[in-house]
Amino acid sequence: MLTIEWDDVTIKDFQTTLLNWFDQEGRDLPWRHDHDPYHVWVSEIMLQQTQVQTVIPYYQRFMDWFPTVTALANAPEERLLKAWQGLGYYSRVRNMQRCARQLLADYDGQWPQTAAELTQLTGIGPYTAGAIASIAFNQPVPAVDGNAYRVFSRLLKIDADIAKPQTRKLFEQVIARIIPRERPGDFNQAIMDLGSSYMTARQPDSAHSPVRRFNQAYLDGDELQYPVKTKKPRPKPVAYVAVLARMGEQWLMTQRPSNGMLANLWTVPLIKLDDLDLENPRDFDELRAAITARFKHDSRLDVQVNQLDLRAVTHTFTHQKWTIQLVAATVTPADLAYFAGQSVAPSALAQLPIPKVQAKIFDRAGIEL
DNA sequence: CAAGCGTGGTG
DNA sequence: TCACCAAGCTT
Repeated sequence: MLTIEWDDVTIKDFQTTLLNWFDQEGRDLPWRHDHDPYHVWVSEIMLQQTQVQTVIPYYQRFMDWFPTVTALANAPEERLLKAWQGLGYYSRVRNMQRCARQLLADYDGQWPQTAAELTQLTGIGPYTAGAIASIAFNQPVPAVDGNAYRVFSRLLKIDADIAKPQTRKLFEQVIARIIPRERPGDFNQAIMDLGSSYMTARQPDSAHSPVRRFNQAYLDGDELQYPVKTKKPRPKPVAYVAVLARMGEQWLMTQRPSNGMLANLWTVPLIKLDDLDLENPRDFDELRAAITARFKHDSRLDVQVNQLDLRAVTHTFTHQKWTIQLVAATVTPADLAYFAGQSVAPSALAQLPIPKVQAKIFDRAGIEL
């Protein structure tokens, strides 16, 4: 609607200005030391919804542990998840292994070079395909991420809602007309650097931006109105009980299901309290009564709930807010089967891939990892 | 297509 | 405590 149009002279001017700035001020990042598609790929997956300074140490260690596509394809999944622990969105690394195996099995270990082919690989969507194709293979294709949305929506005053999937096509068309045939990878990376420096979401510094004269929203004084994005609903509250059960010196641990949240990661048994409001139990007796009732659903089960910590652990995910009551329990071998659990020596706990919420539970219980 | 899927930082 | 943001993809 409000979208500004650029003529060919303006486009050329913008390209030159942006690339000159990138040559002078572009960041020296570990994955920019070469254009190896493996390096580009790993960094791009890690950077999805994740900031650069968080990714850097993970990237270094990942390359240490899995230096090649083959090493990644052959790695035990538990090792992959351990390498990813703390990054979140754990399906990313499981999809990476599927992708590595597809490359070896279906592509003879050779990366396809076009965005269209790359999109066929597991875990590589439109953005990552564009990034790999342009950076590693010099293909003049857009890589539309959050930075590109923010930068181009402001430059051109594009008011389409970026929360809607179809809006991506609009941005791809706009950027396709602006991206240079020469140095498309540098162009895409320059847009990202711009979006994380002078053109940030909340505190842009457009007055000092190398492209301020192209930034129509800034010139009009309304850059914070862009990009337009509908809000997401607040996380839904969910109540759990965490069972801290020691068998001798060992702790009872369970592996999460292979689908859904925190897939294949390890936690103590977590019992969801669908029909109970236990976020703020008045006392131990009330909580024990509720938990006992819940456990009675399986008559073989003989859990002795003998202690608890009334200070709940809370953890907020993108769409759920967990409130977790901790109980110490004595369990029998039958309970182990009920929970599909495994007894783990304290020294072995650190080898398991553990999500943040589980680290909080251990911390609250005074258990060192 | 809308919803599901983590974590850390900031105001 | 909360809302929102940060190099998205899958189903």
